[in-house]
Amino acid sequence: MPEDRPNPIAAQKRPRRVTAIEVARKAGVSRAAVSRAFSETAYLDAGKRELILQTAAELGYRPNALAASLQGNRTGLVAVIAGDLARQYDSAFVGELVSQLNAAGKWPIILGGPDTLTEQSVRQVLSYPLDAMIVRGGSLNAAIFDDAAQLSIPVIFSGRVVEAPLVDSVCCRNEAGARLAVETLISKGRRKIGYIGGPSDWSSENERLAGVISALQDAGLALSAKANADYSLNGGRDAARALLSDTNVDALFCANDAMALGALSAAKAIGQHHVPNTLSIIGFDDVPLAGLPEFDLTTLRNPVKRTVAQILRLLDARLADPTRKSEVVMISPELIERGTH
Amino acid sequence: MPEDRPNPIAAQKRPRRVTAIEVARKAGVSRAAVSRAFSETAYLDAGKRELILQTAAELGYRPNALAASLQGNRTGLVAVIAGDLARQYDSAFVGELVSQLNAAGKWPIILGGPDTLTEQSVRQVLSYPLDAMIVRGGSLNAAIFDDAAQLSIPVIFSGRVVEAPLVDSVCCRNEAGARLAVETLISKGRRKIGYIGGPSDWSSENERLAGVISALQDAGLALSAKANADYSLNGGRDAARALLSDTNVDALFCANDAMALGALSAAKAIGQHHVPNTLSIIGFDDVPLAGLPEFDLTTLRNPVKRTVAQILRLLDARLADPTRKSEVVMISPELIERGTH
DNA sequence: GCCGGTTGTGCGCACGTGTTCACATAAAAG
DNA sequence: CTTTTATGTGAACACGTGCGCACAACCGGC
Repeated sequence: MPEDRPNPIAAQKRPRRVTAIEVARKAGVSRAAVSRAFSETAYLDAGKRELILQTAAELGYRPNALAASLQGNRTGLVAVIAGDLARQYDSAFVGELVSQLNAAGKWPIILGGPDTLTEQSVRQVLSYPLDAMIVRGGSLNAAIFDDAAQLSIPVIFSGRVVEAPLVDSVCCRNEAGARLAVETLISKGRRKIGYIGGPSDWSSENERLAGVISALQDAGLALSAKANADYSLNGGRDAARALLSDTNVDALFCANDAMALGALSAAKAIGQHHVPNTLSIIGFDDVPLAGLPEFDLTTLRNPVKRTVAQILRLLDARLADPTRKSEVVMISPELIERGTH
Repeated sequence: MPEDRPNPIAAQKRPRRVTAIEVARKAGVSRAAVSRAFSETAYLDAGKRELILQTAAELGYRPNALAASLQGNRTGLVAVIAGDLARQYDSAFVGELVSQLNAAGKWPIILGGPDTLTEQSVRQVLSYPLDAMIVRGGSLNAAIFDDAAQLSIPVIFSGRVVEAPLVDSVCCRNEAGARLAVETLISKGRRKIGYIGGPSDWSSENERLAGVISALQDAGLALSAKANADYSLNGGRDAARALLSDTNVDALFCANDAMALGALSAAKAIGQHHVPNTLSIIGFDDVPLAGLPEFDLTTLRNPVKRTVAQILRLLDARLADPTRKSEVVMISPELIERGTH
């Protein structure tokens, strides 16, 4: 055998793990006994189990979860399409999701980064027998998720309602939230209301815009100004700067907090407006930053913990009964009245 | 067979995936041919490969990566101990890490949340045959990672230097960074310098403190005030408020940006100090927030992209040669001079 | 002393894949 | 026409595990 020449393939191999057979040999029992020692429900003499567990500890053995899953069991792996972790809300969301998944014994495989890369990653990660896939945010082509359906991998959407078999969704009442914001502004006496939205191919963006327009209509008003930015603080600042100098709005509703904070910054920089005396600003999400005294931003709380808890509930239900009917959970945002309106 | 009564075990089973055998049957070829069709290097008639790939697409088949890994191949799974995603720096770090790992075809399993939970999660996730484990931050008991060593799973530490076989580290020069900050303050004429540190069981914290003290010593000065907080903005604000009212420091160096921003907030709230005229504040990390005009924080850049790139380099090198000598990469922080010093 | 029941254990199959080995076929060379 | 070579292909094994099945050992009761 040509063992003497360095084998390039060997680099692809991972180091061998200790297996149940080796534990069995060392403990002087059968391999099946080792398997049983790690199973709560199986019959095994208490002393023998003790011996096996100790031998396993010495050798550094633990059952290979992947080999076990091969028999049709759950893998515990859940893919999470995370959106852009540079965004405050997305990162808070993923942090909470990871934490709750870990606590439930699920292992989140996170996909992130630029959308084009993510799309490719989604396809690749479907090579793993995932228990489920959780999708955050809106801009990915829904066609990729057909592949998941074909593989019978349940998908849970957050922030977008998708109607399809095997698919559940949890989503914020964007339109109601936007209405609430605009009604609050109107009740404060504002009449010239501007809106800074996000990327227009996001479903949540269209819902929020619809809420704005219909609330204004109900009050016999029209939108005084509108801009679209990229959900970032800097984007919001630039958009607000343009709006505030070109138009004479007395209120700005922003589709997320980051842009609202940018708008706040622009208002201060321009100097001719005073928040909240002559200008109101309301955001959306209630990220941790919004509550700091520096900003004290009035906003709509898009509750992270509650949303994530619902995702886990949907996940459990779906795993318990894969054929169950699709469920859509709507979450109402709550107005957090602070100092900018 | 008792197939008629509902089986509780069935709930544990995941839906079957389409297998290579089924594709082979439908395409009228052997199972081995299907396997070869998905392997770049294997011999297979071009037309036959085409037929197989098309049949596979129709049936929604793709090779099961886990079954493949069973033969000793790499799984592509990498556990990431993420620290606290609520912290700006950690979340920026994880975002970049996820993005670069995805691009490299690695699948990060993220563990996060409270430390006690994470510790338990680490043990559990070792049941999976991971290619490697990447550990961020400092407070976890190092003993858990012995388990990884026993399983021959390479560990890469970031933000902490650990000397052990199979273990690589990439770490910021914390002491040098702290020195740089203090020297900058001294050269600005500051003499009464205070320090707000993080949790004292973090290795990085001790290094930064050491740098502060030795830089002061070299200038014939002593530390005027010291407090420890929890790396959060609110914690930094509280600590700074106490320090500023109890002592007469003219400069604050904070162990991270969040606390520095909190200190900035406290200084503004108290009112009797003006940054940077009568009070200098320097942070550490250069999180995105620090660069905003609202804060314009002078800080030490702990470069995320460069650090993550080094982690991926170490990962590749370790996977290529699992027996290679441990490597420690030190990264120099860079002073970003903005408006608060 | 026999028998039914309880408790404990080993054998062997199945899971889905990549790869080696030997063999078949066809083309090229003699 | 025969022999060598190149090209494809299927059978069979290995990977590590959980579990069903059959069997062994033991105990108590008649």
